[in-house]
Order: sequence, then C-alpha cells, then structure tokens
Amino acid sequence: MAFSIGELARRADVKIPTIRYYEQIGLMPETLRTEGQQRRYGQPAVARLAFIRHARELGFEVDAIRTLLSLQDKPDHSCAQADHIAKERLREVDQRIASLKALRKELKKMVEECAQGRIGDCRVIETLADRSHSHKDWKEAVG
Amino acid sequence: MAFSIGELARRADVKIPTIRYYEQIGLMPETLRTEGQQRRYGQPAVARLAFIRHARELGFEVDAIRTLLSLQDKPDHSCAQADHIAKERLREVDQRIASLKALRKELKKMVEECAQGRIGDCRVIETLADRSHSHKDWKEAVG
DNA sequence: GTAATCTCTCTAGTGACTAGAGGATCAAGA
DNA sequence: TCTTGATCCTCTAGTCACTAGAGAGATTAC
Repeated sequence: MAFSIGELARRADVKIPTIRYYEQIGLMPETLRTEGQQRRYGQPAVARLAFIRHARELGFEVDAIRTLLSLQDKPDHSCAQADHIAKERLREVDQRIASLKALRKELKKMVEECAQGRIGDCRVIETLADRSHSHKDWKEAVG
Repeated sequence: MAFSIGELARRADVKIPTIRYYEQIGLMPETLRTEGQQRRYGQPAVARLAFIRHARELGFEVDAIRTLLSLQDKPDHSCAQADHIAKERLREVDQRIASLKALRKELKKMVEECAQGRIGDCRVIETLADRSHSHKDWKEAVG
C-alpha cells in the first residue's frame, strides 16, 4: 500500500524533485518515512498531486492552488471563493490571448514585408529600430 | 550631448537597473564614464535601447536580440537570419495562442457549470480533482 | 559650502521548478 | 547473508529577465 516517491512520480506524471519541492512549499503534506528517511506515500497523495498538476496546467498560481486545496476539504463551505479564483484566471487568460494576438499581428507584418534581401532593407530590423512606438502592459504578453 | 543613466532611462522608458543589467549581459556596450565612474550616454544609446525594448515587447529572447543587434550593423548582409528568427517567434506565438485557447475553453466550462453552491458540488473543484485527464506540452501555455 | 538628488557596486529576491554532487538506503538475486 | 544496482536523501545552485535594497560615493543647484 505504501510506495516510494519514484512510484508516486510515475503515477502522477510529475518529476521527483517537483514533488519534494511541493512538500517544501507546503502544497503536499509531509509524509511517512521509512527508518532510512525515505518517503512513503498512499493513494491520497496521487489524487492531491493530480489536483495540483491539473491546476498548474490551467495556470493557477501556487497561492491560488493552496486556497483551492484547502477549500476542497470543506465540502459544505460556499464555493464562491473557488469560483472567484477561477473567474480571475479566466480573465487573465483572456487578456493574455488578446495581448498575444496584437503581438502576432505585428510579427506577421514584419515577416510578410521582409523581402528576403539585404539587412539594410529588412523590415524586421527596421521595425525593431522604429522608435515611434510604445506598447502599454506588454510584459504580460511576452512571458 | 552626454547624459546620465537616469536621463537615458527616461528617454528610452526603461528602468535604470535594467540598463545596467543590459550592459552586464552585453546587450548594451560599456560606455563612457565620468571621473567619478558615473556612466554617460549619447543618442545612439537611446536608439539601441529602444531596439532592445521593442524586441523584448515582441517576446524575442536575449540571445535572439543579441543576434538581431549584430545583424543590424551589417547592412549588406542577407537578412535571412533575421527573417528566420522572426518566423520562429511567430510560430511560438501562434502555438501559445492555441494553447491558451484550449485552456480558456476548459476554464470557461468550469466557471459556467459552477452553480455557486456548496464546495461539495462545485464544478471548479471537481474538474481540478478529475484525474482522467492529461495535457501534453502544457508548460508553454501557462507561463 | 552644503544640501538634495543621483549614481555606484554588490548581493539577494522573484516563480516554479530543474540539475547536480556526494552519500545513504532499499529490493532482489546468488 | 552478501552484493549489486537502482533508487533515494539533503543541500546548493542554476534557470530567465529582471527588480529591490544597502551602504557608500558623485554631481548639481543654490
């Protein structure tokens, strides 16, 4: 019934150091150890890790995941907070998509206008050098 | 004609430590110093910094920018490499947009199905806990 | 001359991991 | 029981592109 960190890593498809890292930052609880200090896990660890991974796949930050995990343990609590966190994330994703689309437009223009000739006439370089230009909030688009 | 790092920061709309950082990693060249070791810049520094910032806005990595900057100084060179770098970036952006759209779809479903009731019935929490699920290449979508 | 502002270097922190060193432990076969 | 090879342990440092802060020195305006 008790398996090693390597086995947990396989079952949840998460790398071993990541599991230790999650324990360190408190996303995964400290677990049983053998006499030789090796970690041993049970089925609930797999479920919790899968929850965390899925949340990370959706881009939730560790702090948000911490909250979501704690909510999970209170079935009778209102789910308003969980809903709020998810809506926030949706808003972020929408914004990110919009920023990336703007980026894409400019990149596409650059690439399409490039005549594949000399650097001196290259629209890619020219566009980058063009100073009459300023984005706001670009940092959220590039990451 | 020679101005300080603070003035350069204002003109190019880049923070002072960022300028020093760019010098450190070789994106900006070492520049004149006063007797007291303070940096002094001229107009070309503003142009170069603007080039870098614009490239960062478009999400080019520092290594790519290094290449683009070196190309800029060879007007008679073919622009194939610049074109290649830009096309690569466009591909990345396209992929990222696609990943984010998939994410968005799942988030939207979660949020819409949430009945705003008890955690025990919350689709947000349920969806996250659902283990019958695996994305490939999600890491490029969440960043 | 003096005060206010600016700048210097250096170190460390961000987020969410990932990689490696150097050594201990475990499970399985002989 | 012993050995071998795989796995595991902790700890430190690295990733990317910055950003923040300490403590000291330089410059500029008056």
